[in-house]
This record gives sequence, C-alpha cells and structure tokens, in this order.
Amino acid sequence: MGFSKYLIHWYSNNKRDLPWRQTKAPYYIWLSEIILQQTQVKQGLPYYESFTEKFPTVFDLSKADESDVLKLWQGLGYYSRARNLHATAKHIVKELKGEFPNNYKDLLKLKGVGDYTASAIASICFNEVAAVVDGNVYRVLSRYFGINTPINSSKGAKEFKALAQELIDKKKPAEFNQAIMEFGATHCTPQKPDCNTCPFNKSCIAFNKNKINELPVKIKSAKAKKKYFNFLVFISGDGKTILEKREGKGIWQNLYQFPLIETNTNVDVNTLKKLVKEHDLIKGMSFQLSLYNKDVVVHKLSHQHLYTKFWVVNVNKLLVNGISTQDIHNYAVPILIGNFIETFNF
DNA sequence: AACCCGGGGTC
DNA sequence: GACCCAGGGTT
Repeated sequence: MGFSKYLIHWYSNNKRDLPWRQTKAPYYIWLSEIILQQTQVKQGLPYYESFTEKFPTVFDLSKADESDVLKLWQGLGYYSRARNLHATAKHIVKELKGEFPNNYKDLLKLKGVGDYTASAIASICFNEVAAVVDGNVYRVLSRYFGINTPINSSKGAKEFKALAQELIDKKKPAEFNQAIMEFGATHCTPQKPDCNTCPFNKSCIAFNKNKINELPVKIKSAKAKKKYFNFLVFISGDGKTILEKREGKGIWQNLYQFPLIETNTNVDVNTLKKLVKEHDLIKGMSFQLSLYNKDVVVHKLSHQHLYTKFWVVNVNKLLVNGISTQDIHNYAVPILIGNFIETFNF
C-alpha cells in the first residue's frame, strides 16, 4: 500500500473522536478551523463547545456584538481571528444569504481564511481535491521525504503545497487531509515522535538517516522585544475602577485593560508617582500609590516580552465614568489582565 | 521577504 | 530563562 492509502487506513483506526468530526456543515467546520489555527485541540476544544452553544448558526453569530464574540474568545489569543470570524459571519448572512462559498477559490476570499483554511473547508465539506498544509503536514512530509527546504520560506511553502497536492487521494481528499494532520498531531510529533511503532519507519528518510530531530528546517525568528508595562488599577471611594478599550493596531486590539503607562525600563515607586501625577486621569488630584506585585510579572508573547507591574491607585473619586468593580468580569481582557483580576479581590 | 499577532508547553 | 509550536494579514 502506498503512503497516501496507508495514511487513510491508519486514520480510520486511530482518529480521535472530536465534535467537529460529527458534521460536514460548513459553519461548524469553518468555526473549528479558525479556532484551531495556531492552537492545539486541547486548548481549542472548550472554545468550540462554547461558541457552538452560544451561536448555533451563522445567523446567531452575525447578530452578536463584537464585544460578546471577543469575550467568548478571551484567553485563546490571536484576537484578529475573533474579529474576522464575526465580520465574516456578517458578510455571509448579508451578502451570501447565509450560504458559505462551496469551493476553495471563493472560500479564500473570506476574511481570516487563507490557503490552509480554504483547503480544509473545501475538502471536508465539498470533497474538493485541495491539499492542506499546516504545521503537521510540514513536519510529516519533511521527515518522510527528507526535505531540507525551510518550511517558513516562500520556496518551502510552494514546494510542500505542491507535494501535498500530488499526494492527496483524489477520491478521498477529506480523509487524506485529516489523516496526515492527525498523524502529525498524535504520532509524528515535534518532540519525541514514536518512530519505533511508526508504520512508515521502513521508508521514512529522516528516521533512516537519523535526522528526525533536524527536520523540519525552520528559519529562526527575531528575538522578542522587551516592553515595560505599568497598569494603573484605580480604586475609588465609591467602589469603581477604570478599564480602557485598546484602540489602534497593536496587540489586544479592542480588548480592555487598566490605564497603561509604558516606560523604557523597570521603574520604582517614586518614578511612577511623578508619571501618575501628570496623568490625565489625575490632574492634581490627591492619590495613594502602591505596587501590587512585588515581583515583576513577565508575560511572553511571540514577539514581545512584557515586564508588567500592577499599581493600585487609591483616589476619592474618579474624573471619568468608571465601572463598578463587580462588573469587571463582563469585559474581554487579555489573559495578563485576567490573571491579575482573578488574584486581586475587587 | 520581514514582521506582527497570544498563549501554552517542555527542558 | 531559552526554546518550541503554529495560519493569516500587513507592510
């Protein structure tokens, strides 16, 4: 049996029982694929459950406010996925009468749907012969065929896409695509793949040349930049605090946070006191300042390391409309803020 | 082509 | 702390 045929055979015996494998409805497949971008099944599963429960159809999702979608997405990261998900739901209801595009080319036009996701939906829902290339596929193919081309180069993207498209079972594209991804996720894993029990170990080039740990080849990414965040946790005499919506282009767009003072380095209480004194939310008011976390909280993102201090600012009254501290759980916040809210007793 | 966008995990 | 994982969008 050839590589592709055997993969499908392996899949039929080894696939995990996952909720999105019970359906071919484009809405559910689309939803699961967006959630699973850059995300492992274990982390995405509870979000899939809550989204399908709260928004059983694309019409329900299209009617929601973006803030509710972001709140449900809270903690999953890469929040542009949630904003695009919501925008695309609106688009499908308004412009496409609630019907998803039924082919790769048209699926690709949807916001938040790139080559991988368009191929996944087209093959799973509509049996189109469109090969998926996700991180699992890169790993399985680079090892089995001993390919050294960096997977995160444009040359690599073309090369692996073409190879996958050549290998895909033309009669069972959905099964092949899911089989190769499942095999990568559960057997041909990034670290410590189980080569001894691997059904392909006779012909796998990486295994036979002892190169399992060198493949796939990846170009190193730039080192993360350090940033210094000082969040002002206002507490007023009448039990209110301040949350602000993050605008603009950077991280956590449209999520909420405490008023932020970014500095070039870690600052002590006296330095921060001067900055708070000049702050628009204080304007000469008297205040009491204390550092909540003795040790700086380091929050690591792919491209930034955030050295974070939470400063409690006690004031008599707020200069702006604050929120009652008991309502703080209604706002979508980054996990960094969410963890603080959990440990701080409002 | 280079860079941005979260959060979770291992060693 | 250093390193690994992983799609789409923007510049």
